[in-house]
Amino acid sequence: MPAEEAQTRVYALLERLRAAYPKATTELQWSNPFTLLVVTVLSAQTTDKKVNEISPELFRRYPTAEALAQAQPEELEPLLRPLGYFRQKARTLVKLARQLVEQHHGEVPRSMESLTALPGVGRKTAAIVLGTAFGLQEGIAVDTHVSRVAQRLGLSTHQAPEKIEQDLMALIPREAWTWFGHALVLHGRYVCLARRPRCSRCVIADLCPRIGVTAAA
DNA sequence: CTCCCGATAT
DNA sequence: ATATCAGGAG
Repeated sequence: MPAEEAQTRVYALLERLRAAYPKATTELQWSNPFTLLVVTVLSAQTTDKKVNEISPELFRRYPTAEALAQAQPEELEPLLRPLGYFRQKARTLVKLARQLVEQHHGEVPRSMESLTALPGVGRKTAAIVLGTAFGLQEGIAVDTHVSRVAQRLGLSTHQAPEKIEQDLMALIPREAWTWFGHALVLHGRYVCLARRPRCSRCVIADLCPRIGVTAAA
């Protein structure tokens, strides 16, 4: 498909998504940049719902980077167990907090470079924190949902998250990057499901190569 | 590339 | 039984 034609279809997509998910944001519970950073790190390969179930107790015990930096990883493990990867996440979280204290005065840094230099923080997590906590459009968070939906919509043919992000950034107006990421996550989570997409109640099915001119499932 | 890992939907 | 869940490090 010519780039120009793809761009025209993207504007139609954005309009539909804007109507369907006008205020799309994360479903993770957070109260400040530090808690958002932590819950986003914890959300790897688990559901937001599970993270929200344990995060209140986590932040009751460790409300700040300073408090978390003084913890031993082992004492976090029982709390993190239901999330999976719990030993790794416990170690990562304490290392992360210690670096925040030692290198950033206990504050969450506001640049992509500083954030991705932190343990447990890749571009996906950094883009969420920058966009959602600070309102900075520095990238598009490509997770499993964004990756799947973008590919099904034909917005990218790549598999590598960095490549998908580049394709999306070229197609989406910068001021919409953060919202667009959240919208695609919600669409992927509730409509464009991994195993069995619910195309019959998809607001962009007619713009999707999978359905398009064909009948909706 | 492999490893980390429990809970849930299908 | 198996795929999937807002990934990142070694």
